[in-house]
Amino acid sequence: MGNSDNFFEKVYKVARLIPYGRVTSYGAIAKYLGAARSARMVGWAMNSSGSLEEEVPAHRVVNRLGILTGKHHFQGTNLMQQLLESEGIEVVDNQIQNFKEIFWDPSENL
DNA sequence: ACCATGACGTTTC
DNA sequence: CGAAACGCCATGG
Repeated sequence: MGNSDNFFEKVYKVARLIPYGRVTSYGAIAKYLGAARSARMVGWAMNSSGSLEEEVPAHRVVNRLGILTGKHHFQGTNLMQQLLESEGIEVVDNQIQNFKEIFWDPSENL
C-alpha cells in the first residue's frame, strides 16, 4: 500500500479530468478502466481520496441516476451539493438536474 | 475461510 | 425509478 495501487491511481487520474461544471458516474469510470463490475471499488477509491496530496473532485462523481449518494462522506451535511452548485450545477433533493446534459463519459471523451 | 459492509448497477415487481 | 433481491468485489473482523 505504500505505493498507490494502480487501480486507485487510475481512478483518481480520470476523476481529475472531469471538466468544471460536469459530472460522471462510478460505473462510467469503472467501465472506462476495464473493470465494469467494480463500480463499488471506484466509490471505495473516492473514500481514500481525501488523504491525497493532489486533490480529487470527488463531488463530480455520482451514481448512474445523478443522485448524490456519497454526500455523507463529505464534511458537514451539505458540502457536496454546495460544491456542485458553485460550479453552476443545479441540485434538487440530492438529484442533479439536467443530468444527461452535463454528464461527462470518459469512454467518449478520452 | 466465513460473514458483514458498502460513495454501485441491473433486473424485477 | 419507489423498493427489494441479486450480483459484484475489495476490506476488515
